Amino acid sequence: MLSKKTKYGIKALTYLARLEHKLPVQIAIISESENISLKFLERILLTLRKNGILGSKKGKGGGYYLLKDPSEIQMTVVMRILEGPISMVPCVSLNFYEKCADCPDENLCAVHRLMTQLRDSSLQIFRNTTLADLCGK
Amino acid sequence: MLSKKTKYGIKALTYLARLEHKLPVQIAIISESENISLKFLERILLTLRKNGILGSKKGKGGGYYLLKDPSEIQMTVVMRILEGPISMVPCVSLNFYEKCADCPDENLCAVHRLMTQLRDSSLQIFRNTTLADLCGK
DNA sequence: TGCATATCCTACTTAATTAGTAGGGTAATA
DNA sequence: TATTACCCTACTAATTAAGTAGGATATGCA
Repeated sequence: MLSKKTKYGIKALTYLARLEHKLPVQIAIISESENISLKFLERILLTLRKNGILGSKKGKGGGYYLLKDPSEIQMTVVMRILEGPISMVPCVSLNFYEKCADCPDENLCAVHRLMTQLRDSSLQIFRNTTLADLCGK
Repeated sequence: MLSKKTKYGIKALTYLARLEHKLPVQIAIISESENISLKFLERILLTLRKNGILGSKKGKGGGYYLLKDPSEIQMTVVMRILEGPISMVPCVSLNFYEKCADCPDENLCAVHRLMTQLRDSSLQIFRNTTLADLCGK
């Protein structure tokens, strides 16, 4: 299952991407508009900022804003930040590889084979989809 | 992440699929060969039996065996039994659809769009892959 | 018939993760 | 200097995952 964290994160990003302007938007505005718990969203936006997706401004007139154009934001990046590894098992992960303790030979492992295929197709989708793609009507 | 339950289930199925014969195999044999906790595997095989993938025989000479030819066992079926819905969000699920409480319009929802694509490609892989495909060298 | 074998089944337990919440700290602006 | 709004840590409740315990039930064989 997709975590709420990722779900809310993507929704918040598309909210910002759909705006005409690039001015900072307060967490409370996004939270209300997208029906997301304010404090939870606060944490999510913070991690997106720490990972270079969002910028922020404090004080009056402050808020969050996209650092790049929506068409420059690949979903691979967003998914890895919010949801973690793309692959469903560590022994198939490109960025977080880890050998299975119980498996003597990956090349013979059915799970490994199936999950490799799945990772490749997921990766292709996430790579070919940008935030802009998800915003169009 | 893929659950251990699913991982072990697939491994056990391929173990059976790779055998020449179709005789019942004891849980303990599979458990030892694939490095899976016996009692945990017991439960997994039981659910596979209840869902029509495996047959079983009690008493001496008993055990589990495949009910169909490996080439007849689609991974969609196995995944749904062991892991649950293929899609990562209920609002995209074909078999377990559920509307999101927070989302006013699915057609405008970025998460919905992205997850629909992902579901389609996952489904294609699982449908086109049988147990036999995962056993070949 | 009765014993050994091996699945069947329910109910626990433990650990990890998820989805938040609480509450104050810090920086910017007017 | 007061207000606004993000920054940050720590805590908590609920759920799920992963595995255990222990006995019931059915089968085959001597």
